Amino acid sequence: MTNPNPTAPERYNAKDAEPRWQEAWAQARIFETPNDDPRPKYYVLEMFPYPSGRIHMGHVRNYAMGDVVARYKRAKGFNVLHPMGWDAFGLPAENAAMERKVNPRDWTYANIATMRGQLQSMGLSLDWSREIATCDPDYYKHQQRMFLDFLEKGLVTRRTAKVNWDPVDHTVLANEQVIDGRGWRSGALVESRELTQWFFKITDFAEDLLGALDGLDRWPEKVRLMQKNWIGKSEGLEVRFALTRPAKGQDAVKVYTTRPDTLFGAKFLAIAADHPLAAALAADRPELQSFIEACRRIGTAQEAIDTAEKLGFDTGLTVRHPLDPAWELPVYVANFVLMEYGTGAVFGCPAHDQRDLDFANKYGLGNTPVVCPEGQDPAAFVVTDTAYDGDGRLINSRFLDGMTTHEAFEAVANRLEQEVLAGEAVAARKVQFRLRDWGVSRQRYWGCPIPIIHCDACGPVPVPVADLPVRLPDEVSFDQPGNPLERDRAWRDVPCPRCGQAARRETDTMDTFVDSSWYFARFTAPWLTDAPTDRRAVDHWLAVDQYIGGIEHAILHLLYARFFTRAMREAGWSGVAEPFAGLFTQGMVVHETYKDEAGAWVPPAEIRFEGGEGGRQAFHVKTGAPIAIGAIEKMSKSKKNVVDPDDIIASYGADTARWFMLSDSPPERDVIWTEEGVQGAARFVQRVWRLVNAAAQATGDGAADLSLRKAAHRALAGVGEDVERLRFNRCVAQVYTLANALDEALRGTASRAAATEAAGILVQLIAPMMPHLAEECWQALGRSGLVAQAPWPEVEAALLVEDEITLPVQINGKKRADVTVPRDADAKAVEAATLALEAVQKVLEGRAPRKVIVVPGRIVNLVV
RNA sequence: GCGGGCGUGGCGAAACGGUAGACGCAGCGGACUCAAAAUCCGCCGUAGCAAUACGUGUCGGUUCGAAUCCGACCGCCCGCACCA
Repeated sequence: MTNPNPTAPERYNAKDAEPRWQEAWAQARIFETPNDDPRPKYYVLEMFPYPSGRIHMGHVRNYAMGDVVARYKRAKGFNVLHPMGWDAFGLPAENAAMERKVNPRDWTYANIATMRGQLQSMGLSLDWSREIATCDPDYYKHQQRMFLDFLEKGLVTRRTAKVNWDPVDHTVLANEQVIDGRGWRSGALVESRELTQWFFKITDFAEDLLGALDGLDRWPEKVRLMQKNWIGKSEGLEVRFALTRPAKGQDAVKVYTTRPDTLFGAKFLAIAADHPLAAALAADRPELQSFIEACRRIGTAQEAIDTAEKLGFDTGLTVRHPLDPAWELPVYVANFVLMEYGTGAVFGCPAHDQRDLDFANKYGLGNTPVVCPEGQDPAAFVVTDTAYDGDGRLINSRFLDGMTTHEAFEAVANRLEQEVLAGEAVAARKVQFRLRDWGVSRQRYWGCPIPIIHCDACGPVPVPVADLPVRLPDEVSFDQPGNPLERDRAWRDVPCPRCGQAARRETDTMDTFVDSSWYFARFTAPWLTDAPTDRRAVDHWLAVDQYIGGIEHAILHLLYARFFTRAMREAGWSGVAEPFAGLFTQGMVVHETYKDEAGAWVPPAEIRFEGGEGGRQAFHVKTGAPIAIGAIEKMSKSKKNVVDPDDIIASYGADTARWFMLSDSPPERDVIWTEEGVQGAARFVQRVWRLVNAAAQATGDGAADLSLRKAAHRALAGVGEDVERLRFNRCVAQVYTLANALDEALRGTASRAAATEAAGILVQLIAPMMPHLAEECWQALGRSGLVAQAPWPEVEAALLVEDEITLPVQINGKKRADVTVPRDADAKAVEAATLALEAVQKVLEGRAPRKVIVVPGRIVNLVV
């Protein structure tokens, strides 16, 4: 095809155009958002990245989606906040420091500089004037301030908790750093240690965090369900079982149960290995002590739990049944009872709990069924290997017999609430949550210092607000294992702010999830120096209207942020409870994997392909050796199936990468990165360029104008709806359809006016997705200003409706014909037109149909 | 074990309960070219010359009509997991 527009270059040159338009946007400062703009606000946010060194394709996908929303909403007249920052504290910086002898701070900021440049080369419409990094003292000093506020409000506590301790590296390990019971780095057997740690009392908000999930109607159902399960509310009864003989100063054991209805099926009591009573009894019984230690060892290996045998130790103690003082039950220490949940003690009802049944069968404790499933003969109902945990009618249960499980629950609860044992009610209703308080202490250097000073006389003393921030020391050495803050005496040893005596700083730093629990609030006024937030700004902008990120944050990050926002409200730093009104979780970018004959992973860049469908084969570019094509998996360094965004942007341009990331797969699903797919996107970039230039030169008589204009406005309406619903793959398809229509109209007889109108709409439709190409085309069409600032075109509703519509005609549910009728034809007219069809008459052979169903505008179905 | 989701061409996928496969990728045939790339035209679920028949994991049900709703089963994916 010859170039229809002699003044335009034949090919669109992304390498030339992209930096040029990025510069134009930056010069015009059109993405810098004022807080006092009168237009309605819209806050789009993508989860901010960890500055690992380079962006990956997952970032490209995530930020491309967010940018589509931001640019679209801007065109729709919203004042859009679309900021970017860095989740900059974390372990990798310390690892780099150990391996490469670099300063964690220098390493982090170098990575930020690289990645900022990469993001800028994507042409994202970000307000860079609001950029923040969580490792900046100007950020973390406010976090320290809020820690102190929360402490004052009673939302922070300090207590001992078990941690994974690596005895070789002298360090605490996160659960995911423990592999098969060994430290991931040292390979040493991990020990369980008790350390004093700081906790955020997220459990204070358990009920609210659970209840408010119902109002998050723009969150994926899946994420809400995951959080609901994580919070794990259950309603039950705390019941005290009196010991027949007091032991170690105790006269009763408190048990938590959600099934008091099964109390007459009880066969034993079991307490956790960590239960205080177990510890007390073990003091003078070495065999119990060794049993407890054995339980702790099993506790570390997660996989083992599933297969672990139920083990118990008979204490010899007995308790009285709360509903029958004459009935005595043995007390065991058991490995399957968790100290962290409920009271750390359970009553065992073997017939109706699988764990209890396994335990009872092993120790010959028997079982008595007390709940009979509806419709079964109670006399014949027995339990052997499988416990019955469903509903039914009570049997073998004295005064409860015949009741439903629900009625029996109430009857037992009501009775035991009234009874008194040693001056206290025997039982109390209790709501129990699975959610635990959030331990935020990390024995690490590269994190936000906890602003506390420990004084032998005064205990833990808050650092005065005027002394904030507690800055991390810049010069640190990692040549010894452990936390360098503990060895940095100049930093550590300070006078007590209260009494002035020698004291020492808290050397733990905060979990990096704290940093990411409020950054979205900080973005609303990041320039503030004396407060974490500006109440007017934060209340104006929050909640985030659209938050976009990976499903891997479904629980921790998103739950912590919901908690932290509530805590900030209690401390007066914001007036909102929910940080994210709309949430979207995007899928991963996946790629084929490749292995050479030796079984080593080979990166895609070193491979060439031969043959097509069915016979596709891979060879190594240099050696020519055959390569095995493996499974399609998440891009990862270890499997070398990564494609570097820089390489793609350098060879195809950012618009091509963005377009491909948005096409094909629905955004919540994984997308497969393929070379063919990128090339297809690159071809479309050139096609748009040719079409727009051809439209600018159109010379037709206008016969094709109406159908072209209809196609353009259909696409306009469709893309608008699809962007609102984040269905980017459908946006892409609609744009292709319009491009096809424009192509056809140009080959036919479109007038220049109609062609340029349609081309203009096409350009505006692609502008949120391929912003650089759109600017270049906008200019080629002779439009003024930047398309990035142009208002979204109005749909001409009249162009969306057809004067005549063609309906499918079904006979007995199978399509047999089409009938064309005026748009406003009523059912009678449609029926008459249908019955007059030749194809219909042939089938009817003179008979009348038994029934005629006309769905206006949809379909006609004849039943014969 | 508990909870949730998903099964549609060679592939990624579309489809208010209403014409299954839009749109793209791959493939095939052709045009242009000395040739290649790029571009353009056409074909592209299965069987059949065709009319047509059959087709959304399997089996049943509801409905005038089911990929879509209901039940059972098969397969895959994800989350939680000794939570009393």
